[in-house]
Formats: sequence, structure tokens, C-alpha cells
Amino acid sequence: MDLPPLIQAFVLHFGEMGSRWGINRTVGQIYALLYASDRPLNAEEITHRLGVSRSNVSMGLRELDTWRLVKLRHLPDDRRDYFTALDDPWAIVRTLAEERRKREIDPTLSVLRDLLMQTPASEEEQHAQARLRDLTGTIELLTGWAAEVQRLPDERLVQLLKLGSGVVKLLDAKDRLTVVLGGKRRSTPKE
Amino acid sequence: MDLPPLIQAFVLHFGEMGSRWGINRTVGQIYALLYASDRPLNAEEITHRLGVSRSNVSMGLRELDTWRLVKLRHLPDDRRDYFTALDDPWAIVRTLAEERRKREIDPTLSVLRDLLMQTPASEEEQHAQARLRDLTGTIELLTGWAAEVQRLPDERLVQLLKLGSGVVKLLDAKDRLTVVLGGKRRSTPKE
DNA sequence: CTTGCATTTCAGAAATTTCTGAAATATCTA
DNA sequence: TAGATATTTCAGAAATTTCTGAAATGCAAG
Repeated sequence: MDLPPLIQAFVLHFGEMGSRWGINRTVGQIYALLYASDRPLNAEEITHRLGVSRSNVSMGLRELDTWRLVKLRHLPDDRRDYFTALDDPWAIVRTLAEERRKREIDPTLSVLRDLLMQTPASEEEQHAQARLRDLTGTIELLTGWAAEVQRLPDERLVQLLKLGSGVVKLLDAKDRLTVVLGGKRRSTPKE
Repeated sequence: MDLPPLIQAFVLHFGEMGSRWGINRTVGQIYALLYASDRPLNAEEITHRLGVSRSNVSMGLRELDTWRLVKLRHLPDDRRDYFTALDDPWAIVRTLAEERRKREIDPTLSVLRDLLMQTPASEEEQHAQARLRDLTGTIELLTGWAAEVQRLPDERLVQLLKLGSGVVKLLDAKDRLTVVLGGKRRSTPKE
């Protein structure tokens, strides 16, 4: 591996962490390298910098492409493919959230819904179904929320995150206001 | 594997999905089995139900224990260990969020902060550092938010999730109110 | 069409992870 | 303490994933 120390440390760490997620070391390293790079790199350069085989880089780039985490570019008078990392942090967050939902959540929800349609053949299965119902409801609530938040413009998203748990105060304020002004019908807060 | 069809389908799916996360098939299956079960199970029972070796179950249970996803119990007049899954959906969400932060985010932040302290030895490293700074900021914002929300009681959390992107309306309303009533000083909205 | 890169594919090698059976350890009971 | 039962450990086997080099494919220019 042929990299300045600071970049190398970053690349190596991302390689390790990559394994914790569903991506392998090389894929993590390629992404880290592109992310930290000040210019687009071609596959050959990545190969030399990381010290892995050309074919491995090719496969890694394809994987990153399916994750929509890299962009392909071309430089004038050079017919090689050049790559840059998707590097806007909020774009990364959105992309990762979407892709992971597609790969991990959606298939699970699909199985769960299917199982909830079935008629339980025993007490045991009936109990299991009740548990599955719980789980499904929670996942639906979470992903529904994520999908809505996903649609907010970056600015709003940041605003929301900065507010943190402060939103709750807003919720309270809203409830009180609604009661006082006789707004939309809702259950009266007990506290 | 010796399970009623509905439960088996659930267990098999979780086994597969487990691989996408950092846990292996058996660990995923054990958790799914316990989650769907209507009573605590001992290791021997799990072994027979899943058709894997006793030692594999032992290791799997230990792993689930480090994730704090199973609870150990004892039944009267039986000295075997019995296990139940952490099954309250919100408890699961909280536990997973915490453990993943501990295992994935914290080490990364630690590396990033360390790299940000270093003096860049070149233009290239300087640019890389700027990127790392972006990334660090975003991760800190996200995890800070998560930590705050984590502290809310379940009820509040659900309330928040149900509101979805509706919070933004509240934010707007608040901004307008604040301006009108001359509340806490803040920059006046331009739009 | 042919030549000269650039990239992809893919079979097998290498590395890593998972799983097992046997032995070791721990714990309760008599 | 010995014996019975429960659990853990761990070295090596099995399975899976990752990586490589060589060959195949693609594609623009001459």
C-alpha cells in the first residue's frame, strides 16, 4: 500500500469497519481512498495505491456502484474511467439509508407480511404470529418515519437533528396550544 | 431443523439476514427462535430445534448475550439455563442502536478525531483532512441526535415517529411564533 | 477489419469465518 | 468427596467469502 500516513490510516480503518457492515475490506478501502482523494482516480491508480489486484478493484468499484456511492467520470483525451466518491455527507446518509432499507428491511417486511397472512396451525404458531405482528408494526413505524424524513431538504434535516430531543418540548407546546385554542380534536394530555 | 412451518420460515429468514449484519446464521436463528417462542428454552432444546451442534448454540448464546439481546432465566427444580429473547420492540431498538454505536461508530470517531489532530504533511493530506472533518461533523450530529432521542420514554418516541416529517410544520410554527411574540433571539427567517 | 488499450469475467487459490466433536471445566447433589 | 449433569473451550474440519491471474470482452482509432 502506497499512501501518505494520514490517508493510509483512514483507508485501513475503513477497510476494517467495512467488514462489520456487509462490504468487504477492499470495497471499504476503495471508498475511503476515493473519499479522501482530491481528484478522480482511475482503476489502475487505485490498484497501485492499495496494492490489490486490478480485478479486485474492478469488482469493488462495481459493488460501490450498486450502492450508488461512487460516480463515474471521464477526463478529456483519456479513455479510462475515473471515479469519485459520493462525498456530500447528507447525500451519503440518504443513499446508505435507502440502499440498506432496500436490501435489509424490505425483504424482511415482505417475509413478515407473508407469514402474518398464514393461518396458524397451533397455539405455538399463534403465539409466534402475535410476536411477528409486534415486530412488523415497529419496523413499519420506523421505516415510515425514515421515509418521511428522507424527503426533507438537507437544511431541514440538519435543523431537526440539531434540535435533538428538544422536539418534545415543541410537541408539548403544541398540545397545550391546541387545547387552549380549541384546535384539531385530540385526546387531552393527562399530565 | 424441527419446527412448525411458520416458525421455521421466520427462523430461516433471520438466519439469512443475520449474515448481512455482523452476526452469523446460527446466531440469527437462535434469536429468531427465542423471539417467537412462547416459553424460555434451554440450550439442549435449541440444539434439537435448529439441528446444530450443542457447542455452536453455546457460542451463539454467548454472542447474543454480549449484544444484550437475550436474558438468562432459571426454572424451579431445573438447573439448566433457560433463555428468552429481549422481546419488547422498543427495548430491542434501543439496545441495537446502543451496541452498534459502541461497536461501529465510537471506534470510527476515535480514529477520525485522532487523524484530525495530526499536522498534514502535504496538500494531499490537507485536503483529506478537510474531508475527514466533514465526515466527523456529520457523524457527530447524527449520533448526538440519536443519543438524545434515546433518552426519551417509549411513549414520546412513538409520538415522535408517528408525527414523521410533520415536525417540520411545528418548527415553522415555532419560528413564526417566536418572531411575533419577540421570544428568544434567533436569526429572522428570510423566506 | 485490426490494433491497442481498458475493463470485466471467472475458475481456482488463499484467507477467513463458522461449525463440530471431544475434552475440560463448572456446578449441583447425595 | 464422588458422581451426575450442564456448560464452555478449542483444535481442526467444513463452509463461505475474498482475491488473483489469465483469458475474454468491449471499444475507439487507424
